[in-house]
Parts: sequence; C-alpha cells; structure tokens
Amino acid sequence: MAPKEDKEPGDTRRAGTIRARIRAEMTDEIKATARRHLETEGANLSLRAVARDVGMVSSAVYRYFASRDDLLTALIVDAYNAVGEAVEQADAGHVARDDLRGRFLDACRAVRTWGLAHPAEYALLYGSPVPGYAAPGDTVGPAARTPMVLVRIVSSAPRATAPADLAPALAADLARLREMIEVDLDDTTLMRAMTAWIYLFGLVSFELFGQLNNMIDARDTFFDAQMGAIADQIGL
Amino acid sequence: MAPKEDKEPGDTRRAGTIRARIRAEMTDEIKATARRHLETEGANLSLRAVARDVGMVSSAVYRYFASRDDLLTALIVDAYNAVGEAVEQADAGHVARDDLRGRFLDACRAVRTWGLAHPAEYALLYGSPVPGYAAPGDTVGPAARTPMVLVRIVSSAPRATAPADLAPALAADLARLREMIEVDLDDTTLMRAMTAWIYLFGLVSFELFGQLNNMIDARDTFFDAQMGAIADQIGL
DNA sequence: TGTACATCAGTGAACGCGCGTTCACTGATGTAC
DNA sequence: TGTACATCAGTGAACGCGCGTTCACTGATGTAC
Repeated sequence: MAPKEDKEPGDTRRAGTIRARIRAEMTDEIKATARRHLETEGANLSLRAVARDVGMVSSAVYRYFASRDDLLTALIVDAYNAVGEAVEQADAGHVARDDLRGRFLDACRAVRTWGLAHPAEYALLYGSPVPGYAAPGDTVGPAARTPMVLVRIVSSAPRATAPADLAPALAADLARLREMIEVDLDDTTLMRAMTAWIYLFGLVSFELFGQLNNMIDARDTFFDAQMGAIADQIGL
Repeated sequence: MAPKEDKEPGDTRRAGTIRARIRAEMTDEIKATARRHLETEGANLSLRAVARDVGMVSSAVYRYFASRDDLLTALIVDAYNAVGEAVEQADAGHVARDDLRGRFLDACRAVRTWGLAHPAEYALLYGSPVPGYAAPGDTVGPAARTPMVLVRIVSSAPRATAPADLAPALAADLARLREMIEVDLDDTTLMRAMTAWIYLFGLVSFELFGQLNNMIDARDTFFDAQMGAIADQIGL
C-alpha cells in the first residue's frame, strides 16, 4: 500500500470550523445518494445523476471526489467496513465465548443479513469486477475485517492432530498469510478458515445473485443447514 | 417457461438456402464480437460498438436480435451451454466410472478451467446481476447442466445411513427439486450435492473476482486442496 | 426455364437522450496581522 | 476588533464523446406459378 499523500482535493485539515462540518455532511450526502443509485444501476454509477439528486451541478462533485473512480472507492471502503463491523459486533455480542460453533454461525448470519439489506453494495464488493476499475490498496484493510473474525473463531478450536500435507508453494502462501494476519494457527486450521470464508460468501452470493431462485424458498433454513455442515467439516 | 412462439425477427425457418446459411454465420459473428466486448466492458455491452466492430450499421443488428437484452440472453444461454458441455465432457472422459471422487474433482476442475478461459462470460453467469436485465426462462435449462453433472456423481455414492433432520419447508423445497431433476436421491445427499455446487462456484468466483489476490498464488494447488476437503465432507 | 412478386439484409438519418471532466468565474467563509 | 488577503464551494458553459431504438428506403435473394 503506497503511503500516498492523504490530501483530498480541498481538504480543510482542521475540523471544527463550520466549513469543515458542512463539507463532511455534503460528502456523506453524496455517498448516500450514490449508494441509492447503486441499487438500481449497479456499478455503472453516473456521477451526473448523483449530482442531480444531491441538488448540485455535476462539476461541484469534483470538490469532494477527484473522479468517479474515487467515489466508487469510497463506497467500497465504506461497504467493507460496514460488513466488517456488523460481523465484529455479531461476534462481540455472543456472550458464551467458548461456544465457537455458535459464534461462527452468528458471524456468518451477520454477513448474510447485511448482504440481504444491501444487495447492491454486496455486489460491488463480492460480485463481478467493475470494468475499468482497479481497486487501490486502501481497500485491503477494510476487506480483511470479516475474514479476520472467522479466522479468530476457527483458530480458537483445538488444533488438528495430523499436520497438513501441502504442496510447498501452497505452504509458502499460507506462511505469508499467517504473518500478514498475525494469528498463530497451523496450516490445516488456516485452510479450514478459508473453506468457511469461501463457502460463506459463495452461499450468500448464490442467494443474492439469483442462483437459488426457483430452487430453494426456505432460505433461512437452507443457510443454517449448509453453514452447519461446513461448521462440522471444519471441526466446530 | 412460457411456450412462446419461437420465431426470431426475420427467421427463415427452412435452413439450407444461402441466405439462411449467411444469416447463421452473421448471427455467430455478432455473438463472437459481443463476447469479445464483454471482456473489456463487462455487462454494459454496447450494441453500437458491437455493430461497428462487425462492420455494419447499428440498426442492422436488429435484423438478428430484437434488442440489446435479447443479445445478452443469447450470450448467457451460449455460455451456460459452454460450461455445461465442458463439465459433461470432463465427466464422460473419465474412464473409471466408479472413481467418484476422481470424477467429481475433474468436473470441478472443468468449471474452473472454463472460467479462467472465459472470465467475462463467467461473470455474466455467476457475478452481479446485470442492472435492468431479467433473465428469461430460456436460461434455466442450460444453467442446470453443470449442477446436474455434480448431482449425478454425488448421488452415485452410497446412501447416508441416518435420514436428514430438516425443517419441513426446506424438505418441501428438496422434494420439489428432486422431482425437477428426476434423480433418485435422499435429502442428505441432495444437500451435499448443493454444498459441492455452491462451494465450487464460490471458490472459482473468489479467484476470478480477485478475492484471493495477494493471498494465494498457488491457485491450482489451493483449488485441488479445497475441493478435496469438500469431497471428504460430502463423502466421496 | 422464365417471370412477377414477396421477403429479407443492410443503409443512413434522425430522435432524444446520456456521460465524465475541464475551466474561468462569483460570492461566501476563514485566517493572519 | 477590524481589515486585507487567501481559500474554498458551487455555477454554468463547453468539449467531445457515447448510447438504444425507429423509420423509410434500396437492392439483392428466394418462391410460386
């Protein structure tokens, strides 16, 4: 992640002034309006349409975001943080800390609930890449919040007895990953955490993207049953 | 699926005439060009740009497809058939018919291979829904080909001993599903087949949509290891 | 085998829109002395 | 406390594009007799 000068166009570094407060409010309003537009237009978001809805001329948006892509990035970062926070709170709210399976299922349900409530933002994060848009480094921190919760829960389980027998290249990936996330866990457990992570988002994506239509109507039950099977699989 | 009059605009029912042959070739060329455009522009496909590339005026495309959405539908149907066929052939090519685990893993690899070769088409099928586009019934048959292969493999395994204990609503979904696919298998096995199906596409989507970037470089090995874990889980 | 008529593919102009981004500008708010 | 100057938010016009779809039309291909 390049440590680029974090100076937005027209940033008034010191908060507290009326101007700074209004600026923050306007920024939020633009983002909120853009989020509403995502619902109907998907990722091909129109900066002009957003400006119209906010009630300003299209060029004025450039006082807040340097380009359409910058606005998209802000939405993505916000959305990653929103899911991440929902999942973190779901886990934190679980009083029985040693009920790992319960904590795991609650965390998973939090992702699904957030996704159902914000399908367009979910699609922005986990759906098809936006053509011509390259996510900057700013997104990786927020993006990691949700998998981190899963990893912490899974890594609290008793260690697997047999060491994993993995190809060297994959073992190297896992070693690097382990350093990045700074959690102490063996290869088998890390692979299991990834299984859970991938399955969770695969399932939510299938539901939100319509792949379960005309097949499964009992969505809540189906979700619980399937995530339960994965919890079994990863030893929770 | 409504039995709508299957008459395309300007359809010359009897093939064999020069005109009909040229028409078929032009249709293919338009679709091929549109597929190329998908790679760079994603689902917001421009009919005019496609026409330009084919070398005709934009209005001429309307002799072949009634609208932009119709063209999209044709691409989607073709793509579902392409993955489906790849998976069917992978399974058919597996000589040891009782090596269920091998057949399963080969079928899964076929999906991934196809996806890596055609990422834009994959995204069209399994990524974010295209804003403003509603898939017509024509797609459900082709879409079912891939999961059908998985179901057939999984259902060849020995039956689970204990009957599944599922909520009535979900059991009803599964009963309906069982009738639709006309395969004789118990609830547990059907749920397992769905686990495999969902995990497979979750994993391929994560890889193609960039969620594994900067995490896993040994993609082939990771895929095999993860799908192997799922094969264990579903008793193959 | 020839001819009259019907069908079809493709053209080019038009309708009525939309877009992201730049630029010179005005008037209000904030800051330093 | 007052004043001069700097910063900032928002305007409105413009640039140079793009889009899907309709329509009247021409000229070529196909069909029925």
